[in-house]
Amino acid sequence: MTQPALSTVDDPAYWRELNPAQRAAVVAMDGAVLVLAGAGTGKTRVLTARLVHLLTTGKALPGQILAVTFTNKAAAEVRTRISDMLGRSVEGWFLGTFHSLAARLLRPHAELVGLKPSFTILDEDDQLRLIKQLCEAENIDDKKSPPRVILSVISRWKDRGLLPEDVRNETSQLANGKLTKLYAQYQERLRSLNACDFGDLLLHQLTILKNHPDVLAAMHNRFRYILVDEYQDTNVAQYLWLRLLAQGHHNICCVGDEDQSIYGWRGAEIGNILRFEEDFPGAQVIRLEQNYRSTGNILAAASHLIANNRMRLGKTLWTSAEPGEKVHVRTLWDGEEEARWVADEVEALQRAKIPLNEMAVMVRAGFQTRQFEERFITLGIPYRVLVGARFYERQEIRDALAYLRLLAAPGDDLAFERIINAPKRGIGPAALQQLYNFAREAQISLTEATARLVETDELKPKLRSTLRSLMESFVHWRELLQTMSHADVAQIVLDESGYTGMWQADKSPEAPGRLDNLKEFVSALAEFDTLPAFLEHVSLVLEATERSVGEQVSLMTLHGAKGLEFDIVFLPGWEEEIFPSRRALEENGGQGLEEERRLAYVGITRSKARAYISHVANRHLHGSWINALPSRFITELPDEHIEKRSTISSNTHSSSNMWQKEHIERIPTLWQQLQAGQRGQNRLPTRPKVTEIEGKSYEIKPIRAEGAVNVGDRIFHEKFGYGIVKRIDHDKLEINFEKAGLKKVMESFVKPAK
DNA sequence: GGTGATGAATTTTTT
DNA sequence: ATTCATCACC
Repeated sequence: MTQPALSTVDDPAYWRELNPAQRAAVVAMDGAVLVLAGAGTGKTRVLTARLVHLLTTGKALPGQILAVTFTNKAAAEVRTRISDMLGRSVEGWFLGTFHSLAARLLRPHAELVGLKPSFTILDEDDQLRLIKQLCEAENIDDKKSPPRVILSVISRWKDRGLLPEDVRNETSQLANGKLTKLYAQYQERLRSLNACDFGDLLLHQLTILKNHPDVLAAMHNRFRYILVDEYQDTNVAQYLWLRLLAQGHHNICCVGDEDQSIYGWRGAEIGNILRFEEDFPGAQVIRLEQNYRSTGNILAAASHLIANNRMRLGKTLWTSAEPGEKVHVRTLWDGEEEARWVADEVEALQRAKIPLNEMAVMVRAGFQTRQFEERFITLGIPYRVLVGARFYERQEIRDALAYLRLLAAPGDDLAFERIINAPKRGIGPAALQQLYNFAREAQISLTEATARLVETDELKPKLRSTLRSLMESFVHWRELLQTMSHADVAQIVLDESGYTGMWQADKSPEAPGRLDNLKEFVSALAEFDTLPAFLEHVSLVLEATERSVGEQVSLMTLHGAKGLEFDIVFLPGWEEEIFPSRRALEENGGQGLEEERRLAYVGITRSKARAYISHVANRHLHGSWINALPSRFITELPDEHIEKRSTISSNTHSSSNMWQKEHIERIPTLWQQLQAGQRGQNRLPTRPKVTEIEGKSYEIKPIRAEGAVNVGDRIFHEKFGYGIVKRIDHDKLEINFEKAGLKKVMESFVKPAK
């Protein structure tokens, strides 16, 4: 690759720090380019350098660039890194997620697909409610055809860019063979609600670009350079969209790694990346193969594992780092022992001055985090769970959102349904049905229908007065909107509607957290100029603000781990049926297995210095014990790069202790190598205060003095809820929880019940 | 319409 | 084991 003049002229920083392959990926600006970026090969660095290069060489103005990512987090990262590099922020370009860009480009042309530019974007709850209604109307047995399944079939169709007329020949027995009809009805309902689901955002784009050459031409005119991140995760609709857009200037650069394609079950089409050279003839393929993250043994183990996959383009990752430790493979008796072992290792590593933030436990499925959480709680090891329910998906946030949606758009029937009986107002399915019937008859919204009905005497008196006052409240709140900030109005709505009160009265352990979330919701609202702007932001963007609270071990699913890295990674639960997951195999056979293997690959490649893989002989699953076999992925790991240990064989005690000891003593050395000038002083991590457990802060007025907890006290624990203190042993309390039963927990994790 | 009992399901989840 | 949804009953 010849170097561009630029590099020799002023040798910018973004160029200097690139290796030859990365440079090649940066300068290959014209035509189609596929950058195969293996794990830890500096993908983001290349991506941002490419964009900076485009801008600084004057190849493109910001407005001529379309840069697409999958997550808001990725988009935000690119945005900040580029402003850091340029020393200013870039305005007017199209950098964002597929969905936010599609929405942004769709609004001005919404009429072309029968929508108003103010269309709303539905969440999954809303979608499901719609499907349920349609199923009911069609007398479809929701036992044989669960709405969830129907929705997922429709969503997969949309992922593949298929409209109702494209699936007319579908022969599924689901929904009495009425699936296609249901899909068409669903789309009709969305249109009448002036709404889109996520899939529609792209589907409508496709419809418009295919049928309106003028719009397509305008897009071509606008976007000279297209850059796509995580290409292996694109679905067919996204691929078709990109292909249409790229027909203009043919400058499309896709960055991805087929070995990290782990969202097939969600419609991602690994074929897109595998087929790139056929789809874009004459495409350049550039491989980034130098790994800067992991030590040799870890990288080798991962590479050997993934080599078992057939659906791949193939890369040969290498590193100039030392071989480092072998991957630790551990056999344990059962899940409890596994959790104890992981937690003990964590403590040992912590004593060896390794920050908890550099350790992560990655599991196949969410429920597997529980046993680790319990163990961490018992030992007082601070931890956080990544990717719990995302912020905007939480019940209280959706409810609050529905209030605001109804406030902004009285015709939002889905929002109406959601909040009409939250808090409980005595308006159940029957009453709702009555409103619904009336609305249908008159072809009006539920809000409108309710407003009219309360003027008649068709409703039961009690119902009538309830509804009347609620409708009046809404009118009143809408008036407030004229004079007050929307954040203040939101607070008033939540309070006056009784919604806040509902959670204040709730005694369940989650209630305080929900109230916190509501507070956060209102303050997030304050950052937006208009209510509609906020609503769009929420449906497409809003995520839990990640508050890193001091030193914590991270617990997450393997899916949630993508893109992250840690010095130390624990990969427990490598057992057949669990990982690879039985369902993945049942439902998707060989392809499912390969995706599971990619997941394993993602897991191992997250670790920089040390990886632990474990499996147990006996797994307590769904209430019964099963004899678990080691995952086939363990047998696929090359012997020369792993170190196997088992506690099941004889003299377990001495051998396991010795093993731990010799390794613990080696860590500081390894650690110091790793640290070499990067991080500041090592300091002992401090335990979190009661006020900041799990990223949530509590306004505990007086934190009780040490030893203030007495046997018999009623306390509150973030995880287990309320309970009575039974025994005190130094800083460990034995508590009989109302819901969770008898547990031992650290004193610092509880606070007195109010 | 709210409550408690019964029964089935039970991965992953960037927007 | 636990959760979640539905059904029967108050």
